[in-house]
Amino acid sequence: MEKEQNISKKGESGIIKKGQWKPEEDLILKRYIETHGEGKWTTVSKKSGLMRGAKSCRMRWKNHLRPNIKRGQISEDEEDLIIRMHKLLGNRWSLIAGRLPGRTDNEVKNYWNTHLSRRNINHYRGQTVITTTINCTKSAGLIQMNDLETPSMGTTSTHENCIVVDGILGDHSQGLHNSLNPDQADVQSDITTTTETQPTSSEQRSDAHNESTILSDQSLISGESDNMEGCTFPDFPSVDYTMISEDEKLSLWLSSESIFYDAPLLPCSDYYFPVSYDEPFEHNSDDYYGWNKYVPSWL
DNA sequence: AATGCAGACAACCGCAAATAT
DNA sequence: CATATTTGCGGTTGTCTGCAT
Repeated sequence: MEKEQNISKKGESGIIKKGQWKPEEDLILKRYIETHGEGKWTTVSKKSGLMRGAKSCRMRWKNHLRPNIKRGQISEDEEDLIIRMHKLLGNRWSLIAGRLPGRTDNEVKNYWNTHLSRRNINHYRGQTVITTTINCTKSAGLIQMNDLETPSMGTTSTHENCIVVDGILGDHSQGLHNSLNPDQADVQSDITTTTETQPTSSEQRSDAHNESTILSDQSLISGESDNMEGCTFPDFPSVDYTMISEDEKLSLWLSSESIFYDAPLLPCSDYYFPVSYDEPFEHNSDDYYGWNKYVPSWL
């Protein structure tokens, strides 16, 4: 393979270097920023003598050179958090990275793409699925799932085959009792149901999942899904929610493993109903009628 | 030893939002 | 207020490295 490092091209202000950064370039950039401060990347590009584009300088600093960057293996705790955050937020890498001190969005994104996405896809491979965007209600307390007849908490065979892949986070006692309170309802969206055919490859399955995630985002929060706005969190008895930020609520929520760890996550309210799924589900909750009833052991 | 392949990570690019002029 | 510039994000591509053949 032909290796061509630091390919150059003509830019507006002369040659712009591309490709891998060399240690001496790192040093120049680091010293420049230590002297002049972070930001003004076009100025950095022009005045540092690096002959690198503004974006390239910014990216190099942000992802590799700035202080407190954590290098090395992603720990199990970090991986766990990435998975849970991704279920919650989707591909919002900068938001996810924001919860992992020292990790960058690029690193989280790469880790997801190389280590985690494939693993998740394998879970779904070979299953025929019907995707339902559940009827949801946004309230002061939770994003709610109102249409619990689909699937209902009943005992028919259909429900036995239900897998919640990306449902609401929270077990029955903590989340859904609250969510069923009609007083909290204010915005309601329609139910949309789509049927997926048997996926022929993991890629197709992935695409289907992405599509349904988008659908549910739209119907869920009526276009208010940016950042944490529109994402609301379960109640903790000892917390005065009027006194803390959305970010702090998220921290609290994510730290409550004992309550929520095994439950699926919001806001992707897609349900997958395998036509044939013979493995018994694990009753990993004392609350027989809770969501965990529908969570298979691998989730 | 040479080659091909796949995984992992770094870097680039296009676009949109935010900010400055 | 309109336009230009800068910044940030996420998808994609490129490069390196280790392993299998």
